[in-house]
Amino acid sequence: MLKENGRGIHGGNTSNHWARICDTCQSAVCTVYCRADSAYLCTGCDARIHAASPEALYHERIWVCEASECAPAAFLCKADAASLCTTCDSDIHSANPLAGCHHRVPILPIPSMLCGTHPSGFVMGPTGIAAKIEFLTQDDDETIHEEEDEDETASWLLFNPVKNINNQSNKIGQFFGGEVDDYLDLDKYNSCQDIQFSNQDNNQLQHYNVSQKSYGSDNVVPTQFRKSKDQIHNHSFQLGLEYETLNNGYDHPASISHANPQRARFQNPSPRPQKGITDLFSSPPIPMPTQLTPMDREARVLRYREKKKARKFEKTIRYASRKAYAETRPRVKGRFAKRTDVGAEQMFSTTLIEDGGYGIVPSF
DNA sequence: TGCGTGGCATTAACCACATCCTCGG
DNA sequence: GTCCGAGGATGTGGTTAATGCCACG
Repeated sequence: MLKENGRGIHGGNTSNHWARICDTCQSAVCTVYCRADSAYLCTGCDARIHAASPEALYHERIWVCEASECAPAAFLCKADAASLCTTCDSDIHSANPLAGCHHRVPILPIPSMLCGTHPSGFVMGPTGIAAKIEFLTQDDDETIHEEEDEDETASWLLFNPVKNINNQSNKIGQFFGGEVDDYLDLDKYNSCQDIQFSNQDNNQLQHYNVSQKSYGSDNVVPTQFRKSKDQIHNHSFQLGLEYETLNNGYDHPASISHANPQRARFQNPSPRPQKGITDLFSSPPIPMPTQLTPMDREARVLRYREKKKARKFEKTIRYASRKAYAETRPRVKGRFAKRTDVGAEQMFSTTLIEDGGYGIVPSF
């Protein structure tokens, strides 16, 4: 849990002043990017334009990054329940190893028939009733069987072609030109990042390096931030329909990836689709193995279980000295109290004597 | 089936202050 | 380019109120 002296990580203002405006109406915030039209569109314009002709109906559209709202989303972070562009994804998930363990899956273009469907999984039917649909991601099978370890392990091995036949992983295969699960291991996200950044311009690469460099100093660990329950944002669509994002309670992680805006202001991505993004969707299929030997499979199972065992969502202490101070600091009903308060000095000294774990950090 | 109630679980907010970081000189 | 001081931002943990969820009548 991230708290900033009660100031709030969003500063009480959830509006996104850098959100891209619809290229058509120039008024509403865009929600999708149409690759065929090379245009960012709000939901209303999207529905209007792509319902105009049968050809347009088949235009592939991509959700706009929920963090920057300026670039097409490339990945869905399941931990943060957010669709992110490559820039935001790298910013957020390269900040620290914990964030790097977030499970991200590529986001597919929105099928035309699912217009009005958000990556969170809700789709508006013609009746106006929201219905939950499955993510068109390669690990939806994992989602279904998440509670069962064996099934989850099996989902780790989605290479199983038989299994994939009956789920929508094959759609991923169409999208990425093959079975991609191996590359979605995302262990440290190296493979994907290598691909992306090898195709990105120097500026973006430089930006990425800065993020990497900043890690270990004073960057905030982007854990899962629960949105205040009354702040769960709804998207209103101008289709005469409404749909609600999945009320998972998670907020956009990118807005808080750097707690100190002065030190590390959010790098607003290029308003236009970056080269890396374009390449991600247009590059030739990544060659991937299609068969697993029993040994490979066993190795994958072992590796997966090791990773699962190693999962830790505990709070990360970055400054032991601050922890030591906090633990020895006098409190009143759990709150930090001034040392001049009644009994504070006594509490302070008593704690120091009894607690052998931390000593007083001398101040000079 | 819908509503109200109670119990339990979860989460955000609060506090002080040493430390960290940035920036200007 | 390096150093130094000033000033602002940050992080830290225990408690509690607020809120959500669930079962039950």
